[in-house]
Amino acid sequence: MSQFKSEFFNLMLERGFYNQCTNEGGFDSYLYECEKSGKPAVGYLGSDPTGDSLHVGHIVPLMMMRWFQKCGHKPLTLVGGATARIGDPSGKDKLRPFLDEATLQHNIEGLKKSFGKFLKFGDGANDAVMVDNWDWFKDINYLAFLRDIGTYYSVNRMLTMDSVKTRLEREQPMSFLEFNYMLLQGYDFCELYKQYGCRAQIAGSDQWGNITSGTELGRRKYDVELFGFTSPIITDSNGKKMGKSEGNAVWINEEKLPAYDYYQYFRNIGDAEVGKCLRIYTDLPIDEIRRLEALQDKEINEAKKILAFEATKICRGEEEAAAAQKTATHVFELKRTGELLKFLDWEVYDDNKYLIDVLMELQLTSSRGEGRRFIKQNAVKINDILVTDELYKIQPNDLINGEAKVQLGKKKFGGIRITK
RNA sequence: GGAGGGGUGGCAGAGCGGUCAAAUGCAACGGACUGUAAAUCCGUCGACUUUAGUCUACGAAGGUUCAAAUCCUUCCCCCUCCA
Repeated sequence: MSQFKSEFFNLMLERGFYNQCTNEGGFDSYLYECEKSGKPAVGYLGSDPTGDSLHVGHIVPLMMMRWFQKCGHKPLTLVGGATARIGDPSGKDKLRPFLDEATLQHNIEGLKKSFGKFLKFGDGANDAVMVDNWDWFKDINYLAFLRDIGTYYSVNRMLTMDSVKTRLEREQPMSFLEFNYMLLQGYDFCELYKQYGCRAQIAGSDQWGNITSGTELGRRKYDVELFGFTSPIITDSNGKKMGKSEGNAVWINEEKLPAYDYYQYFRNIGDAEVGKCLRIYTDLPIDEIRRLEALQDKEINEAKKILAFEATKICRGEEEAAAAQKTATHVFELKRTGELLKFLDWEVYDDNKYLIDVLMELQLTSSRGEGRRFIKQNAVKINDILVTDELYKIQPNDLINGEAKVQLGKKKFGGIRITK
């Protein structure tokens, strides 16, 4: 009945992760043999430590790795310490300042944390392992690299690669460093093959060129078939990439984004995306997903709640997910202030406090002018009562039992609390 | 090294001495309608005070002018062609 032999391939197909593979039949058979014999296949996922956390846009390959591991295989997570050290010049007018050692270390720790949410690290046969390409690039000799690796690449062919071609067509600057990127990544792949027997690379479809660079190098230099497997780019119904909310990235690590906001991101997903997102961002069995995505109209909100809860659970843990859900219920269904929302703690009532300042202190607005604008636009409420006066000051009777709920727009809340 | 073109708000991209806090599009945000969705419509989108102003902004630093994103000088960076 199944189209593929290996569990991994079938899962990927069923859940919408499968976009392209360098050798579908070959990789499937290889994985099947591994699964049957109980000997884990090794695959890797790469990421440059340019930031200190991954975000929702990175989840797709992370989830692929998660399933890869669940199928009994061994994931390697590669951080590009080497490339980050020289600074990635992509798409910018100015060369970015090189990352210093401390930032780099901080970023690598952050990525490790992000990876850890999705994969199990350790010493077991199929536990994930973190590797850094700095380890093999730091001592490399330029001439040796040119001779050993450079001979296998044809510039004619490199110029036809999508990543290069589009850049040239758009007349965007492209440094020699970037041009070399695919060689570095190809080398990574082969190095992981040599060190760990890694034969698979899993990534987003934008990495296709870099992946084939590795598989071709493997074939030419080591006479081994390496496999590349990519996911489609996940977009919402408007064709925009996923991962941004209110102009900010939706971060994986908790110090960058509260669990409640993470939850809300998934809660607010479009109707058309529910099924797709359930498949990609949760571990729920496919039958359950089929049932949920069949829900219509208002009922689809139940599916969204489950999506948000399950997605948050993977990334932030069950407790945080439950708390976020509870807060959401309080705020939206019971119309009460949730426990997790930000409070301004006052020792005593201040009779000379402008609402626009309160909004700023709650970090709901970034300037007093913005606060005024919001009030003018009927966006601000105190305890569900609309405020129309731009220069409104907090009144004593706003504080019910020592608490006042401040609302901006439909979804942003904060509170004032008298502590004494 | 030579010749030409260019660097403008989150992005794209007009403006080329005053009427420019800078057109337009996208993104974002608020309101209406809803289901904490989508679509649609209306509005907002530098800061401070207020509706009249003030300050800081058009790669960087100087200069010309009553007045500069717009002209001049130097510097930095990018693109194209030539060497």
